[in-house]
Amino acid sequence: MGFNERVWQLTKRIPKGRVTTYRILAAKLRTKAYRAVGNALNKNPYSPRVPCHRIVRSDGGVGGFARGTRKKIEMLEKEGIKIKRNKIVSFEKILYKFN
DNA sequence: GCTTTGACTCTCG
DNA sequence: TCGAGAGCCAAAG
Repeated sequence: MGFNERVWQLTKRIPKGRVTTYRILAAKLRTKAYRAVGNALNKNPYSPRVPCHRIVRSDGGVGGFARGTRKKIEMLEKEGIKIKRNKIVSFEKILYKFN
């Protein structure tokens, strides 16, 4: 199993209405390649099956999205997550840390 | 096969 | 508050 697949595996575990960060994902993979995590999600081939929109920046910012940041925000809000000026509201409340 | 780029993050000033 | 620099890894050129 390659690096990318491990990223996608973890991403699939994020519950609806929650988010996690690139940093946490990388930590779970025992690596500091935060950028590589983003790179993997960017070209995620399992689009609907892997909720890549639930990954955000460590500072609570929305980050990027293959089909536009706007789209990402829409999807998140549809799950009950509120976003203000590209920032997650109550970020720490809904942050999923894989316990 | 080396260089650049990127949905990143941390530390300094 | 903000930007530059460094660190890290995978993919594309």
